[in-house]
Amino acid sequence: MKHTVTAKDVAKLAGVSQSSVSRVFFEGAKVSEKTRAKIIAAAEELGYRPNEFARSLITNRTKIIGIVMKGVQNPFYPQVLKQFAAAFKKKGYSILFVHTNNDEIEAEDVETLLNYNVAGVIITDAVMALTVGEEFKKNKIPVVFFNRKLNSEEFYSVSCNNLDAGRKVAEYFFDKGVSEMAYIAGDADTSTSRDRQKGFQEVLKQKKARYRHYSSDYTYNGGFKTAMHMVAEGDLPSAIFVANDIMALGVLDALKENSIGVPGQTKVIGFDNIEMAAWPAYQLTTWEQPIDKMVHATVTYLLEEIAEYTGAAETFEVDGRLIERSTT
Amino acid sequence: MKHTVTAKDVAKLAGVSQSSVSRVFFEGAKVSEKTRAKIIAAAEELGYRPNEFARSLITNRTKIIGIVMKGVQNPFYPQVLKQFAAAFKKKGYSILFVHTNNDEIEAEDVETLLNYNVAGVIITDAVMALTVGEEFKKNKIPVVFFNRKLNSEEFYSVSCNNLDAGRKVAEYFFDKGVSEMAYIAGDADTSTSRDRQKGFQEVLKQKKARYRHYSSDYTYNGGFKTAMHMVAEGDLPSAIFVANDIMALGVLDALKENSIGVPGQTKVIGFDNIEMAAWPAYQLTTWEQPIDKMVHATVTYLLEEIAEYTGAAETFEVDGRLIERSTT
DNA sequence: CTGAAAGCGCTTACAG
DNA sequence: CTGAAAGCGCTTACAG
Repeated sequence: MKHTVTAKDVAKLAGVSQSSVSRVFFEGAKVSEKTRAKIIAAAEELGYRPNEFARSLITNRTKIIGIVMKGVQNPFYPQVLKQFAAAFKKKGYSILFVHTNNDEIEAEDVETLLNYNVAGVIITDAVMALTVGEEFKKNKIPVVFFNRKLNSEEFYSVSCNNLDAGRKVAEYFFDKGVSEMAYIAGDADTSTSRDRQKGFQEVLKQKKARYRHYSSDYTYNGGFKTAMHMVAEGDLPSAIFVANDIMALGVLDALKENSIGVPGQTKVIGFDNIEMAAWPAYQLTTWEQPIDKMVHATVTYLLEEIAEYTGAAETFEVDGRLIERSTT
Repeated sequence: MKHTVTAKDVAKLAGVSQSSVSRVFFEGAKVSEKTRAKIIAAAEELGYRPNEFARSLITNRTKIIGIVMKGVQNPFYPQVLKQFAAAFKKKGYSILFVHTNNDEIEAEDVETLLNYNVAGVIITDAVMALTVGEEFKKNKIPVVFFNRKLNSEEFYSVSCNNLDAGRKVAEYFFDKGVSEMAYIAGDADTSTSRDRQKGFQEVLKQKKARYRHYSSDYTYNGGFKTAMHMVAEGDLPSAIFVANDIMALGVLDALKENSIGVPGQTKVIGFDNIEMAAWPAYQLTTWEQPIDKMVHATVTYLLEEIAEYTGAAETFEVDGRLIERSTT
């Protein structure tokens, strides 16, 4: 039979009470150095490890962070996942990974997170109905919307300053002497795509330049098809701002397919600065999202709210920067 | 205060005992339809949800699967993670995601998995010291080594039939009339890279062809650098078998950089069939790993072992197939 | 500083 | 089929 070593076993061997054993393994509790030493020795001998479930049952808190993610196709997100895992591990937290298929986080997923009484939740690229957010609020579980701008009094969200980025990209194109430009949008219901567009469009309007819009979906194939379509139309703009890198790669491939020179005939700027953007085949100029800063803000907020729940809402934005490569 | 609804609350409202409430939510227990209905109604009214921790404490089992992963840079693994998440969700299991930095899974990670008393463990691309495996065995926690061939009497491992794949790739090259070929290896301490090499080399030896070996590391940059080096050497083989796709993309980019025609001057075959292999920019011929079959075998084994632990070891291999594109 | 005891929210023999 | 009760392995007032 699987015999799990309990605090009781350790107590017996060390000749102390079970409470003292508990105190040694529960940070913040006080024990004399002498008994601590005895207990540590006994625990090591038996291979004792406190049972997380008993602990959680009584404290009503866990060391688990739920991460809800949809698009593992976009390398941006695995990258983010990795950084979260590393940051939370350092703080003693584990990651419950929830993958949603739909755009919207499913009731079932929320159920899971609630069942495990997660200490905090990060919602990454899925859209979440606000009723679902309320569910977490009711249970005083802090939630961060990552890479989304919510402008909500209810929830904390962290994103890159997409509006500013859109503006800067437009200005950069103008500085390069380009005035005929287009935007290829990502999923229309995402704040990221809308804000990048908004900033971009704003500057064009200021300069009285024509704004051209193409709808797409944040995928490689979406970018590829859109660019093929643009080329087929015959009226190719001399610069294209693509809402994310993975689409931009599709765009570049489509242009290459049509023997359209970049940056000669048209210039391309992406968004994210995923690893592939730096590959020799692409050398994509792009707007870098400061993942580390975004992750840091998320972790800090979550940890603070876990320590003392306030339900504070904020729309936190981090500045990114342009990485110039060979497509502009 | 956060008031969690307990079985007791539901019992009171429904006018039954707490045990009956428990029976309704614990599958396999029997309750009359009448009381079940009353309880369900009361539970819904109160928003009751059984506490997983209390449950786990008493049953000494969880519905959590630990997945240990290292290389999120290689898109193959996020893809795998997604499939596991989907498959286990269907079975009511959740995923505890553990990211290791080192090649070797760290003691700390094992500790975490053990603390949460996970029902099963999947070790994906990390190497694991056998002593660590013993730790799980001692606790009767089934472990699967995914994408690794162990040939161990101790552990279950599932991989693509890499030996066979290596052979088939070599034969394919010969069929194409090529006899000067090279292999670019991935991390040397992985069974995947060694087996692919072995099968490949075996056929070359049979045909008395020269075998050329280049060491690399399963990364894009590794592939790129290796190919640059090969070109610089001056004696480029007329076909290259690259141990995985992400390296093969690096190889293709390096060849392009040197204006070396593919498949004209040299042919390239990768391994995995990641999404990017099908991109127009690459159109990489590759050996497809049947992820779905590999995932299915893993899930089936784990579920069986969770139901009744036997500690059965097996080295399970799944056949892949060649996907012909434009690099051959 | 330490121990005895209550209790977290469940499951599960055991009676009835 | 149902309820009363024990107990899973912890934390945490409460005494001493």
